[in-house]
Amino acid sequence: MSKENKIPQATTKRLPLYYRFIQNFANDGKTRISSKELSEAMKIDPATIRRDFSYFGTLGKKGYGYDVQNLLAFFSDTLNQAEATKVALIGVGNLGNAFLKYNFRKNHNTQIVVAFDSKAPLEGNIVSDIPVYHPDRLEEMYEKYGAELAILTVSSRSAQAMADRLAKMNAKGIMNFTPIRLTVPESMKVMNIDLSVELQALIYLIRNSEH
Amino acid sequence: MSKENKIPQATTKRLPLYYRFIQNFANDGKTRISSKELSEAMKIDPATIRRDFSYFGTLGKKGYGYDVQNLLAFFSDTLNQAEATKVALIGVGNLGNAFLKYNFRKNHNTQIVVAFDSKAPLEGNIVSDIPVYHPDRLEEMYEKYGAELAILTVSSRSAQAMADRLAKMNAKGIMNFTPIRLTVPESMKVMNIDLSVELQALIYLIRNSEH
DNA sequence: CTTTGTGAAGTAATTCACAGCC
DNA sequence: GGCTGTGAATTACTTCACAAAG
Repeated sequence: MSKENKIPQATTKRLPLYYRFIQNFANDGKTRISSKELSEAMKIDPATIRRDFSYFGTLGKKGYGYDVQNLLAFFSDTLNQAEATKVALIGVGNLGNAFLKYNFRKNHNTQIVVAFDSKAPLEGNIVSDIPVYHPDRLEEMYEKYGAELAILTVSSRSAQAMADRLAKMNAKGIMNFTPIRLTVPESMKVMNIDLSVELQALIYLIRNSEH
Repeated sequence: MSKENKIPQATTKRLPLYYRFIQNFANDGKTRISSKELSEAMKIDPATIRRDFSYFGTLGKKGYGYDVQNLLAFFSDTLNQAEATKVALIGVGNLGNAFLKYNFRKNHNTQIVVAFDSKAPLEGNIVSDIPVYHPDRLEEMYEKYGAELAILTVSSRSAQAMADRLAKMNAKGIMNFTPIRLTVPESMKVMNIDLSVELQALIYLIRNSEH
């Protein structure tokens, strides 16, 4: 109901998704939208959508639905789209390279400002317009470029060491693409994305549903 | 308790993770393991681990814990590691390229056998040892290479069309990396991985926890 | 009418806590 | 003693169903 309430974890994880779909509807020139319409597009139950929105106060109008621009403004604000979030990329291998080339900034106000790779020279070089330094200069350059969090796409063996160095610098979070479960201070947020695990989970689901 | 029981969704998603950690312990030469030890490594509550395992019958011994080789054999079997799963990769852009180069097979018995990209010639070419064809030949080559499921790393605008073609071929599943929520027949499994959404969710978590 | 916002009910997942076995 | 497997309790999440508002 009020902003002071605790937002459920499950709701939090849906917020960026809501934002994207609302952006789409706005781009299509839609001015109002009901939870039912959103439900059909997003494949989320309409009651769940209404409940999610209700945690943030009264966003809709009874008998009308939601004003698209209103929602857009609300989510943009809530998801801190006003100011770009600066991200450091640690590990420029196969996956890291994909992130360097993919510019998050376009759609999502997020920007990789600096990258690190053990094969980069100490003095650094430029890949896809982004400076890449040797990890020996992590502390110096992370600070200099004002990164707030890190995408970790290094090998398993260096993952925890990098997390420890990030923790020392008071990094706020890590998107962890390594299979290691990082140990970090309470104050740091870690989001694990393990592509092999997801793929195996999908295969298991497929194999175990003779439907 | 018995294999006939329905395994909770949440448990299913943890199975590949268990498998990986048990592999690690086996490689380290460990012969027995308790739910507590696993808990510390994986950062999952020990009761949750015991409950998860219990859905598959009696895997452990009271007062002893679990036999590592026993667990390893069980998970290898359960996750169908006997036979490699053949996967088609659709869309060889930044992210698709990373998948082509990363050989899932090493650790996870999964293999990208064929790829498709609209920039590839009709007669196909080879990238990282894997044949890449023009999407015009999707049906023909998907069949020929015996793919069972697809990794979808195409642009948003062609995502649903590709899903429709996959559905017509009775593909069993899709790992969907596009932001589109695909509409597919009941029989198909879709796993959505939306990297921008995950990144924004992490940023939201960071910004909204003055702890 | 339509559609929200939300108590209440229903489902799912986690965790407690301990009997039972090694 | 140590540790599993599991009923019971708890917590989290979803969905139903409807009063209230436009």
